[in-house]
Amino acid sequence: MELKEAKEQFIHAWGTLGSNWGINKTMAQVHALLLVSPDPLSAEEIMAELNISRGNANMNLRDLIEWGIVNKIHKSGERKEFFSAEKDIWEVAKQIAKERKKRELEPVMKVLNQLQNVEGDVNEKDHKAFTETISNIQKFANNADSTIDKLIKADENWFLSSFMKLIR
Amino acid sequence: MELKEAKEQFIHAWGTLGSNWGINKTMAQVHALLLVSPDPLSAEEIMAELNISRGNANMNLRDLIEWGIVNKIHKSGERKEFFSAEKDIWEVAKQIAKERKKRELEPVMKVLNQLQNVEGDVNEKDHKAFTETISNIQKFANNADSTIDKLIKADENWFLSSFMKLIR
DNA sequence: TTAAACTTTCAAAAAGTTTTGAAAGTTTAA
DNA sequence: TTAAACTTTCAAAACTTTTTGAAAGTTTAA
Repeated sequence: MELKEAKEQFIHAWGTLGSNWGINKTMAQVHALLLVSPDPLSAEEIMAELNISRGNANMNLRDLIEWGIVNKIHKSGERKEFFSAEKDIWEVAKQIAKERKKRELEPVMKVLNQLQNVEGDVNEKDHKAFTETISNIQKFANNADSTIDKLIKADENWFLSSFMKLIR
Repeated sequence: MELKEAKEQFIHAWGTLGSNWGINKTMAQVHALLLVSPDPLSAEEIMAELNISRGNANMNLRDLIEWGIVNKIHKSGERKEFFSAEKDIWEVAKQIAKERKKRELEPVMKVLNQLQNVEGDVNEKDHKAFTETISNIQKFANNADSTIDKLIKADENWFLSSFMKLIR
């Protein structure tokens, strides 16, 4: 397979994966393109490579920067801005876990906490089912929360070797 | 807070969480409704409770069953079919992990494998960046894959207690 | 058989999301 | 200053996904 074709296939696969996870396909594709580019790319180059408009490129680059997995690079002697992606995929995963925890898990945990004080007869079937489901989910959410905290602090080596042995 | 309002808030929060993870909001809401219902519900009841059409209810129930987290129940003496959700959230999480692995991780791993044999000069900058990124992602994917396999086989107790101590 | 009770399907409509590109805004060099 | 080079914004258009509801299909009881 040609390098060009391989890059295209990778960009396509990464876009599909992103889509499935509620991430704009183009955002995932811009990320993929930067992942396989040895040097930072300009907006122009990204637009040309992926056949997208200036606005689209700009918006998705902004979002990727907000997620903390793409950086603006200023090359000396160049007026243009360039963009590069964090290449260590373990760092990328940690960053995404951190952001999703903040944006999604934490708000849900807040709601779950409020739902604990529901009025009514504790012996009623409906009431019981509700409070039991909520407290079950709360326990799970607390565990997920502290597991993610530990992942964020853990280093790659921990994930790649010791973790796999410990849980064998 | 009234039980009715609490249920509504939970259904709303679960729907939002689902949306963020690429799951149809209505599907997540049907799931939430079944999670807080002590007894199985009929399609009619679900339609009424969530204000959705018959087709919509039917389609999302079918998908939830396909995901393995909702079951059809036949009540004796009743012509109608009823639906109930798996209430143990750890079982739900394992089932979803299993399905997403099959539907998303495995296809990506297949593509990554094919991208290993790319032609060209191994010393070229572009070529090097590409193969390094791909093999980095491959290692990560292999780890994720075998971690999910272990999670699927692990029991709840393992997640709730021993895991947290081990990785301290 | 028949028909009532129920479930599934699917084309069209509605809703939601993404993309475009031109205009407005900003920065820099001269 | 000015104007060229570049970035950002945003309303409208294109596209995608979800939802509807009526029709078709299926099952059951009599």
